[in-house]
Amino acid sequence: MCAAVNCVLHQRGNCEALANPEKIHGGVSMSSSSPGSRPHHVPQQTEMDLTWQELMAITEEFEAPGENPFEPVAYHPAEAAAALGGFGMSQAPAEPLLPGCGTNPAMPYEGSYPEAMAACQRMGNCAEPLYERPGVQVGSRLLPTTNSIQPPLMNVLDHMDLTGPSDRNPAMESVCRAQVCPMPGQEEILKQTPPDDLESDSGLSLGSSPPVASPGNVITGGTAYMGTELTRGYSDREPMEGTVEHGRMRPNLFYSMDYQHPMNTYSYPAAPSSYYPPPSSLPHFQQHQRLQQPSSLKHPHVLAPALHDLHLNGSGLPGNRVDSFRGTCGKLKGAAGMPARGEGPLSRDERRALALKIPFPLDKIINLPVDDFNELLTQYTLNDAQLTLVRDIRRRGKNKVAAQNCRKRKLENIVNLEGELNQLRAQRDHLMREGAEYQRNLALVRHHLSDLYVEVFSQLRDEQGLPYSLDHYSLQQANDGSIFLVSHNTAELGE
DNA sequence: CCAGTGTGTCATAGT
DNA sequence: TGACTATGACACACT
Repeated sequence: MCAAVNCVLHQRGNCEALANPEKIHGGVSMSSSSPGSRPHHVPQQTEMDLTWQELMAITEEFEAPGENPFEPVAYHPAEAAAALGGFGMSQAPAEPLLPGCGTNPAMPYEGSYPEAMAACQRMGNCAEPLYERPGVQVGSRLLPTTNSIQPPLMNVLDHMDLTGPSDRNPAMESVCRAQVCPMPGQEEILKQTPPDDLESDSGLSLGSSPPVASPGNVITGGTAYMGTELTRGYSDREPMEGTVEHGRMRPNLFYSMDYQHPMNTYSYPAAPSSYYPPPSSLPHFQQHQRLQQPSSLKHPHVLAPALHDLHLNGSGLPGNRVDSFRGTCGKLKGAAGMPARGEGPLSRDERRALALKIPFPLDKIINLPVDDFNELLTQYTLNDAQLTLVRDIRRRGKNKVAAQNCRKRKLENIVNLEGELNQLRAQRDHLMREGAEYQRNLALVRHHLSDLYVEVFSQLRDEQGLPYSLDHYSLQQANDGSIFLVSHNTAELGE
């Protein structure tokens, strides 16, 4: 024995809250009757609460705990966007989640972050050229425009050392002192040091990493090791030796070679990539400079900044010269601001090249295309030791650049991933905000539905003389969209 | 003295 | 096959 009141509620069928049959069915107890059936109704006052709970369940279906897309848990961005589109709420899912941020999480980032990176590399008037120089990589590779920097990126920037080139004067002063006052026995060390320190791990200096990373870079002029009186051995294991030798050698090396190879079509840049000191910094070299027609003197506009820098710093030290010739736009080296390993004194390969009198600059050895390099080798008569050294220098130099590029890419990847993470976090926050708004709207709908249910039931009960209270019935929708009031007992009460 | 960082170098795999 | 590149690992210098 069952009773049900199936009341056609066409006039309520367009109710916004009831318009979705699936949602209504989802939480309503359907009893055993089909929409078309007319179950009989059995009065049971204890069912009132259940009925009300079922009504509440209609809306609770929207917010199943495990299905709440706004849970602050890890999610796939695309899935989150899809879930947003399925809400069916007033917030149009088609709207971009973020300004300039489509549903595809990769889109906004790919559009914005590379721009930031590009802007970074364009930043300033010398950022890009400096970028190719290892000495300035740290300073330039993390210089995106701050307008587009995410907070974590700012954190990265916080660690950047953007101090000017003159912040290493103390170190330079130490070098100066070393130059002026060589350590006791230093000369003896210089004479006794073997010419080739194979165990030395000091890197190539090469004027701070030739700009070969970019094919379009102009191959810079460099150092050649010929025509010097330096035939003694060199060891980078003796700091003072390196300093003193550095002071003695660099002017020679820097100004002695104006690469005039017949096949040479490479023009030296205005500022040689080498870090050799200007002549005024080392007076006892000026004789050599005059005799050998320093190439830099052919470019007084190049030398002027260096000299100016020297005057400003008042030391004329290698470090200052380094800053002058390596550029002054931004940080030149690592955060420590100290010369990289092998950059201060002559590097191992530089000393070897000097010792073996390699007749062309290391920059050429490293940067020339292989064909030009081989042709260059044919222009000179080199013994096996020289050939081996030249090829080793070329290999190490290229690998050095490769390592720098590799590290640069690593760093860029880290920065990019950090940017992606920020984008995802922003998307998550946006979804959370939308979810909160959705919950508010849902509460309104639920309230409205409750009121509507009471109203409909009261109307039906009054019109049809139904004997029971609201708790005895639940709403049910037929295939044609009409709404039935179904009693919890299966007795049909009528349509 | 130790940890962290930057750099050069080597070995190796891939192109 | 040689040249080149990319990258992990290591050592070293320096802070």
